[in-house]
Amino acid sequence: MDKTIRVVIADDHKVFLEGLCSLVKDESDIEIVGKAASGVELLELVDELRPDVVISDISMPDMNGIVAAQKITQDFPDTRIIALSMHKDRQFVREILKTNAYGFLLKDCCFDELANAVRAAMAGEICLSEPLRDSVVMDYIGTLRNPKDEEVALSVRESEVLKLIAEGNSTKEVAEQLCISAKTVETHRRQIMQKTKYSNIAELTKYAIRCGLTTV
Amino acid sequence: MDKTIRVVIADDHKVFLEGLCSLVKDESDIEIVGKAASGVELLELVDELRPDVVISDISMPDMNGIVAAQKITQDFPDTRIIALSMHKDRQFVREILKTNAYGFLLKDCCFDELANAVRAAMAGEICLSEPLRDSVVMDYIGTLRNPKDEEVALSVRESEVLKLIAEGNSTKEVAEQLCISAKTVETHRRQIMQKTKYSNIAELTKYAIRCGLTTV
DNA sequence: CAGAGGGATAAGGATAATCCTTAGAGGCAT
DNA sequence: ATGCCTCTAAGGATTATCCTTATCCCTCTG
Repeated sequence: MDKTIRVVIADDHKVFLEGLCSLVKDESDIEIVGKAASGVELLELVDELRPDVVISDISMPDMNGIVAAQKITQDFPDTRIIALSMHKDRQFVREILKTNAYGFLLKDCCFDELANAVRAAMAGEICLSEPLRDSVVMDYIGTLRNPKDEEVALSVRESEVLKLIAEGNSTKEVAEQLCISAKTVETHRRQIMQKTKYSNIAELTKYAIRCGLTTV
Repeated sequence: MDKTIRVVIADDHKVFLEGLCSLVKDESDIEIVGKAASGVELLELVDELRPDVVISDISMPDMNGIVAAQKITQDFPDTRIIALSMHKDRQFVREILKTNAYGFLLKDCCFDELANAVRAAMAGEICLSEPLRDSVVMDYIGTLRNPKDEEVALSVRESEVLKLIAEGNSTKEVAEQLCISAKTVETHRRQIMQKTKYSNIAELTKYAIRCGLTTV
């Protein structure tokens, strides 16, 4: 064997981290060199340890996992990221893949899948959970057939508005907090609804949760 | 040592189950005798294996963990349940404790806490995560000071309405699906909002997710 | 460098949902 | 039997949403 793969893992559930460490102990070629319980902690650890691979949960308290992934691929291009998520929202998968992540696994995957994804990342391969592969294929076919509505990424402002809406604020309250007119917030909301294809607050709220903009 | 504590664990995330098993292997007095990935599977396993303790996630695909806990404590009173959840909603904690569970831990607890909760359950003690203890105390003090609004449990009909609302249906659509007037649905919604103290759809949706009425 | 395109801002008017009050019918318990 | 609670429902006042249109500013491109 050449050398072990040095991995940092991040998840806000301690017992999950401990369990993962315990499982990795049986893998001779993989070594956990650091554990983080939040996005900020993860960035500090990556800076300090420069691991080969990061396995990171997407929804963590202080920082959206997508943002953390973007920062890591930008500042530490040698560290390869594997994202873990509970959700398989199509537009969400797309956002992760844009960040140059080397894998996106669902949390109901088994440990073998995860270990193989780590090895695949080191070999330069991108690894997705089975259900996500379907989702990506469907998404791709969708953009081939309707090239018009391929651009669904929310702007920064729209994300701010969505976050506040999903936290239970009314249009008027959002307007006050952002110091803009309620009419403008309405326009943003409509734009968000058009892009996401979700036309009510309940589904928008769930979408925001999946994106890590807010928590349950 | 007398004998090992026989435990069945349930969670819809495979890698979490595997990790927990791996951790338990180091505990000489605890033994995992079964693993379930859904509420239905859990009930079958409990019937077959009659474990001493069940460690179960609350939000699983096919069956709300609260319902599963109720069925188990009713049909198999010798099996003691420890509930695991990501959320610490006050009213939600109350519902769990009503089911005679022997513990309620947050998923960000560490493994030692969990192992100790299993031993405590065998000793007849009820074990709660630290933040939940605060929540329970606050809830109790609240009921002492405002004995009027202690009853916040939703009726069956209200739960149905909340579920449909949280799935993105409008008042009119809920009315059609339940074959009642939109005005009645409005009344139910208002009643739900009064009981839960959540006065908008976003927060109601999150509450419904925490209660397992719908998924993200 | 000028025009195109997209994002952020906003208003007006028509439509639809929500809020608040009130209320009857039926079940269940003391 | 007389409360009490749940489910049901309506009327009228208030408020939010939907749809269209439009301006300003920045950036990208020919």
